Formats: sequence, structure tokens, C-alpha cells
Amino acid sequence: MDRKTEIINCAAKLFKEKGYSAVTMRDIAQSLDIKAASLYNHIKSKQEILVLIVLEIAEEFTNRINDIAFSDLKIIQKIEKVIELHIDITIRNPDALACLNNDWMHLTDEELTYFIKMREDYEETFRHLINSGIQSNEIKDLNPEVIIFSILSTLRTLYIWYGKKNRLTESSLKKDMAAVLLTGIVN
Amino acid sequence: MDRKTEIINCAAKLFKEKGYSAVTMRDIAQSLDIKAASLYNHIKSKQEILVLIVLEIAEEFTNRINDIAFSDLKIIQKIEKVIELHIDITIRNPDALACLNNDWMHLTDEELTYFIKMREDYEETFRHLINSGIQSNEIKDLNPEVIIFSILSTLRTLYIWYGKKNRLTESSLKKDMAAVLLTGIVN
DNA sequence: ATAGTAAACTAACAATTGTTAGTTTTAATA
DNA sequence: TATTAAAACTAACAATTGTTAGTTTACTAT
Repeated sequence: MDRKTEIINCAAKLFKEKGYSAVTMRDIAQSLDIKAASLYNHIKSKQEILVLIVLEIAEEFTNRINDIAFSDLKIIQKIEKVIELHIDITIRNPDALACLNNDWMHLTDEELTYFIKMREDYEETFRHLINSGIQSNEIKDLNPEVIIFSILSTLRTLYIWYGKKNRLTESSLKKDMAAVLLTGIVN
Repeated sequence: MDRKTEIINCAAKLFKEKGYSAVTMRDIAQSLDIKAASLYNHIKSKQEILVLIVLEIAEEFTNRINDIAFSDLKIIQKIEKVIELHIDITIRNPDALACLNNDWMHLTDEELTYFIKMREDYEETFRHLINSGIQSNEIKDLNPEVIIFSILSTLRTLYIWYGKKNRLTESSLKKDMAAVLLTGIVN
């Protein structure tokens, strides 16, 4: 792993704990055992670190949900794939995900616009999935916004929870999470 | 509403948008059309604002979930009451709730300890509810941590969503949310 | 009218912020 | 061994931060 990547990963970890604004360049430097000024041999600015962390993950989400939406699976299976997508990315990069969730509003200009666009598109794709499922009677005729919100908030905040209480394997987490979100908890 | 309360509400709104650390005393002052120094006629410090916002809500959650847990309702009804509790507080004070969710880590010393204790107790109470339900066969025998996490993350992040897509009344939101979280979405 | 108080103001502080310039060290290659 | 490039360093900057001190203004009650 090259130095720039080390800096970005380290920053993501700190951003996760205290948020972008509360983390100083000196904090990042200290946790890498160097001085703040040395960071600038590798990165252009504090902003650039944030952009690299957030946009990479956002683009991965965008690409992968589009693949799922365009596949010819049944709706329920597509939703299962979306659940797996979130679990997969969360497990591989929980720090960056925390950052995406909490610090995206500190992006500026084109990057902020770009991010918001991607997030809206993502939700719109998911919304279309749910609405199709309701129409085809695969999904209960409940308020779609409530459904969308429930599933997405659970998936989006998985990073908070993963790493605490997990004797779970990745595959059993995917199975149980899908069961809870799709078929509920009441006997 | 007295001036101190105005300051706290105004601060909560700004904290919601950018987070505690990114909001300056001058930001708060400006949005009240006064100078930063004037704030100190009403509050002791920036920290005090955060403490007042976060701990009041946290204590309300603590008290009300305890009332629910000690009531003699059936487990499912208790969970419904918890859902209603979250919706109720969210609707009345979305800004403070955002602040509690995102900025609690900027509390310090005894207040931080106190908050973490309340949050742990809250989760423990909810965990006990779910486990009882599984034992009494009212709730499916799925991984309890996955259940706890799914429900709580949905309820905790309701503030993000409420105010956007709501032609919904409070009571229909409570009904639909309970349906989705308890009985799932699959037909 | 007067006194007193609540709440605004101006001016300034010491500390911290992101960042730059210029220099030295480290380590690989010729 | 000499050269070079990468990556660290020191020192400093201008701006911004939370906060304090001391002063003025606007109301309210006597």
C-alpha cells in the first residue's frame, strides 16, 4: 500500500471517530508518526482526502446498484442483492462508509453536486425496485417511502454496528439481515 | 420562548446541517442576528449548548423506554410503543435528534460517560425485550442482534427522512412503520 | 423621571487551523 | 560512490476559533 493510500485510510478512521471537521491535519499526521506538513508531499489538501474517500465508495454503490437493477432477477432477489451489496462494502471498508454517511456535506462545489446526484439516483433506483415489486404483488402494498426508508437506513448505518457484536460470518449476516428486512420478525 | 431556548434551538438546527465542530459561535450568532459575544449573556460555553441539547433528549428516551418495559403489555405491543416513542420525539424535535445521533461524541468527561451509559442501558432494555419475545415465541428465532440493529437504526435515523417525503400523518406513519418493521414487506 | 437589569455591543486575547517555503534526511539506482 | 527522487523535517504565515472584559442600549418597575 503506498503512502497516499495509508494517509487516506488513516484519515478515514479518524473521520469516523470524530467527524471531518473535528480532525486536524496534525491529528492525521500524528497518528502516522510524521509532521503535518509532510502530508502535503502526498496529498493536495484536507478536502482532497475527503473527496477521495467519499466519491470512490459512492461510485461503487452507483455502479453496482445499476448492475443489479438491469439484471433479470426477480424483485425480491434484486433486493437481496442490494442488501448483500451494502454488507459487502461495509465489511471491506467501514471507515470510508462512516465518512460517506456523516461527512459528505463537507464536500464543496462540483464534488458536492456530483455526490448528491449519485445519492438521489441511488434512491430513485431503489424506489423503482420497490414500486415494481408492489405492482407485481411480490411486495406488500404498504407505503413505499416507509419501506425504502426502513431498508436503506438499516443498510446505511451497518458500519456503526459491524465490528461490535459479530461472531457472525459475512454469509450468515447476509442471510439473517435479508430475513429480518424482507419477512419481518413477528411469528 | 426565552432567549436561551432560542439559542439552543438555533444551534441544534445548525448542528444538524454541518455537525457540532463545523458550526462556530459566530455562525450561531449570525443566524440570530447578534454578535458572537452576546451569546455569552445566555450560555456558558459552546459545550454547554451541546450538553443541553443532547442530554435532555437522551433522558427522555431513557425514561420512556423504561416505562414501556415495566408496563404489562405483550412484547409486540411494547415494541410498537417503542416505535411510537421514536416517531413522537423525532417529530417534535428533529434537530436535537440529529444532534444526539451525530454529535454525542463531542461531549466530554462526566457528560460523555453519562450519555454512553444511557445509550447502553437503552439498548440493553431493548435487547431484553427482543430476547423475551423470542423465548415466548412471539418473535421469530432469528439472530437477536440483527433484529435489534435493524429496528434501532431505522428508528434512530428517522430524523433524516421526516420532513422530506411526508404527506403522511403522524398516526399513519406509526402504523406503516410498525407494519414494515414487525411483519416485513414480502407478500 | 430614575434606577436597575437584561441583553446587546466593540475590541481584543491566546490558541488552533490549513497550508506554504525552504531544507534535510532516507533510500534506491547508476 | 555519486546522483537523484521521494519523503521527511523546521519554521512560519494568515485566518479562524472560543472566549473575556468592559461598555452601551433598551426596557421595566419604582
